[in-house]
Amino acid sequence: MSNAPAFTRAEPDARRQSLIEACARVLARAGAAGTSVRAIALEAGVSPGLVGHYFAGIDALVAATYGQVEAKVSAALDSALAQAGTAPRARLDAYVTASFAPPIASRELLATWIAFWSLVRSRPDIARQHDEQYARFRARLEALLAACGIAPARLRHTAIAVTALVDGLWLELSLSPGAFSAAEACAIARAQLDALISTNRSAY
Amino acid sequence: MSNAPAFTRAEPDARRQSLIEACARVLARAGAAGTSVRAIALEAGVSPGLVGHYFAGIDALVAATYGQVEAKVSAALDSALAQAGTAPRARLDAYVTASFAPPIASRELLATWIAFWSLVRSRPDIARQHDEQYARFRARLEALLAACGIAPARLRHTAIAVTALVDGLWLELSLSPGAFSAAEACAIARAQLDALISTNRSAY
DNA sequence: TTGCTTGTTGGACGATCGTATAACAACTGT
DNA sequence: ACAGTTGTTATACGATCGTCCAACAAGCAA
Repeated sequence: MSNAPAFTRAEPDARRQSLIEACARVLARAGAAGTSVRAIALEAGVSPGLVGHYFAGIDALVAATYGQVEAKVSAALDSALAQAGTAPRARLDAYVTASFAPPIASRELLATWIAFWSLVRSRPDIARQHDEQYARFRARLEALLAACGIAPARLRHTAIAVTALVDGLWLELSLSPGAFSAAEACAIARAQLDALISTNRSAY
Repeated sequence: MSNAPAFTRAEPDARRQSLIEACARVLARAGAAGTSVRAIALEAGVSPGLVGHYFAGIDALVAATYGQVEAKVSAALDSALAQAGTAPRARLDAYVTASFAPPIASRELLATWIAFWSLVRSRPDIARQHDEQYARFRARLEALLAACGIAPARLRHTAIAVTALVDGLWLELSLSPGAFSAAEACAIARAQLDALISTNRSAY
């Protein structure tokens, strides 16, 4: 008879993490509609009941998964910025380039975003999470734009514009990859930045 | 005893239409997760089985609902353009203004878009529907931009950029209305257009 | 080794899902 | 007035959903 344990205990944080990663994989593979407690537990190699032990519900697990995706995106952007040197315009280009390259512009992330968006309307706490994450992205972009000489009075609107542009390109790129390529999205965003900077630069 | 009929027959097209409208209302009220065959039938005042009589499945009904939303958006844009006169720049402004005003920028439409987007990945026919609708929007925008003197070689990329910008602003406006106002979105898009036109105008 | 804590299991539970179908009744043509 | 067509109803069906919980066992302390 076997002496192998029927299951192994895990560090709570590690178990939470493995459930989040399993949730992300199921979302990528099966979409929002196919993401259930059972499918996630099967993917993680644990019992269905364990999900309820670590998360208040499946909504909380999806929100946690989105939070980790945002953290990875943020880390990828920071990494790209760190390698971009100090020239303000080059840093902005690096930001845009990274936005349309893996792991950010992965088509498999779309289901995670959609699942999260569908929770924003009915769940105030998740709406707040979205607002905070959006604010963080915009703040980072404002810093990059300020370094490029954008007039302070125009900073807020310019950052909103660039965020919307990148998000819109990313969304369309994910929904219909045949419409234009990632390289085109990158070129479009850079051209837009050129126009924005020359128009909104502060007097000097 | 009552002589009132237990139900009334409807013209097939009218019944289809009423089911589509009921689906739109349920999506707006309950979100994608709360949109079921039974909820739609209840909203339309018919029996659940009737949905299957007019649509191959609930996915087909959602797709039809999205198609009608797109038709209404298109009609609203055409109407705004018709009232905008002939000045190319004024027509572009009218396009943007209408994009952020009812009935297009209604927060209740978000659930319809999200429900549709979640079907794009797994259903090739729905992906094709999305591609066609996106292509139509871009084609209309290209015509407006061409009238403003955008260089032909830059037309495609500029239209993609404006579409992405408007979509990104619309999405964020719907997800977190507190981040910025519709008026701000309008102003941001117009400023962006100014920058784009002055940068991408053809030589003359 | 023994006992305790608790992470984990596996199934039960009621609700709800999408779909299929037989019976019914409203309208049309005769 | 009558029969035929078919839009419509109501229900049944199996599957799957999220949640809950008693029992089990892995690992730690003594």
